[in-house]
Amino acid sequence: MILPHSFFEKSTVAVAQALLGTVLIHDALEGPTSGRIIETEAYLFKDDPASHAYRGKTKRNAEMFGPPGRAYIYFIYGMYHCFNVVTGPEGTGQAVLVRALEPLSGIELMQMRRKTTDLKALCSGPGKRVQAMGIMPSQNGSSLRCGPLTLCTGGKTGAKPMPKGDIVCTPRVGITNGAELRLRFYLKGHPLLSRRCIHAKSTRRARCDLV
DNA sequence: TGGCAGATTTTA
DNA sequence: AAAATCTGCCAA
Repeated sequence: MILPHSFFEKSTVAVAQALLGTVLIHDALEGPTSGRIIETEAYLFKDDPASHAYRGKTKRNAEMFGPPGRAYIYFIYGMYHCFNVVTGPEGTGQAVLVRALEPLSGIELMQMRRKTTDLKALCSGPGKRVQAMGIMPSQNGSSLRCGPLTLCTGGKTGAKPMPKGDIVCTPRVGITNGAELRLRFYLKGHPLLSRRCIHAKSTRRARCDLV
């Protein structure tokens, strides 16, 4: 079942947690790929200096201010793309960065795109994940409820909401502003999460709590 | 294993 | 100049 519009209208933190365990599917020309979301980060619109929306709307972050349930894809570090799910009321500028997936289907295609057979290296970070699934920058702003890129749960995906006790909450990775906010969520003890992410510097300093 | 340089666009 | 990243190379 495709995630309903109402799913994305909850608070960004709630959506970041609820996305864990759901399945992202990309039907690309070369073939389908899919994976189960195991790591997310929330980016808020105010009191969050790490958010692209913090200083208001720009050409780059415009899609972040669009309706919830769409993709916000941006270019970073001159090399990589990151994929976000827009959340909250339209115009506020909030999103959830989808960091890591557990690959489910199209694994051979992912291995070709990533030039590695190591399952751990396919989708264990935001840049890798976009590359593995063949997500294109032109898909920025596309709906995640129809089209080639969709978010699903239940039904044939077998995905179910995760119990709160399975979700760990830590500071976000790779930021300096707002590093104390614990807005990163992942499934406790998942074997495909990179050790580097779980023990990231910002994480080591602060507590890692269950939600 | 842990740390860091380098790839290079977007924004402040 | 620093960034919501990743890889490869280095030292221990």
